[in-house]
Amino acid sequence: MNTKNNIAKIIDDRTIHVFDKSQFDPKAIRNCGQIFLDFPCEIIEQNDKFIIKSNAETNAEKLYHFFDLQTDYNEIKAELCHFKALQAPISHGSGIRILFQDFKPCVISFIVSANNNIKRFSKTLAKIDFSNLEKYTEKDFQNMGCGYRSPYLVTAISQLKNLDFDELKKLKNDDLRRELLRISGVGRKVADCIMLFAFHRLDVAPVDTWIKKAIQNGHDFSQYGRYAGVAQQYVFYALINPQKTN
DNA sequence: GGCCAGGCGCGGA
DNA sequence: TCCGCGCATGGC
Repeated sequence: MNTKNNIAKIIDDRTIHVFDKSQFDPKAIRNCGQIFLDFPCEIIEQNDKFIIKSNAETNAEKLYHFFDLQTDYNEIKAELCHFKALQAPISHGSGIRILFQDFKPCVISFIVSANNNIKRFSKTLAKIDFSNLEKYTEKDFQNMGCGYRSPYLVTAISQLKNLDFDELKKLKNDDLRRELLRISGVGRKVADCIMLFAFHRLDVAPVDTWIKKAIQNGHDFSQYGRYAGVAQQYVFYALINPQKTN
């Protein structure tokens, strides 16, 4: 992995320094609706940089990849800014980055997210031990508040045993989506979230109830091209976390 | 108290 | 293939 750029630098096995604050906002990255679990690290802000300290479960090189620090999001923003409707959302969420999430937690997270609200299902997800998903029964998931999604989750976890992330990575979008749609509880929207957030398919823009409203208000994500998924995140973040107007 | 939430599976046409 | 419906449950 090439880790040489002006955005961030690996200092040692547990430490990354992020220098370009214009494209790294930990709160926005955490709250833009792409992830609902805690980061496996601590992030400390200093005047001129952020310091990322890994926890025991990971290391600096993995975190460099997790935060997609090899990618210059200012270039992505510059490309998307050609669309007038994106300028305000980009300016609002300018420090958003698309993470490389672990496949299975991502699948489970977005199955639970269906027809649910972020505050509620975040609490549910915090109760789940993702290192040992197979121990859970339908009743366990019900007790954690997963409701009618509980049987889907048990089936999905069983299906995930037979799925190889590295093999799936080789598939083109349409084929990957078709495979993901076979997972219980995964429909088009959840499949697209998995593609964007676990497979980093930045051209895939999931359409949920909020984005449907954005489309009614003039956004056309099919125009946004190879970074349509990133555009979707800026728009989604602006919608769920509206700018304070003084 | 009613509507909504990062929708999905299912049955019927 | 395309409706329309039911669905658990808390937040607001």
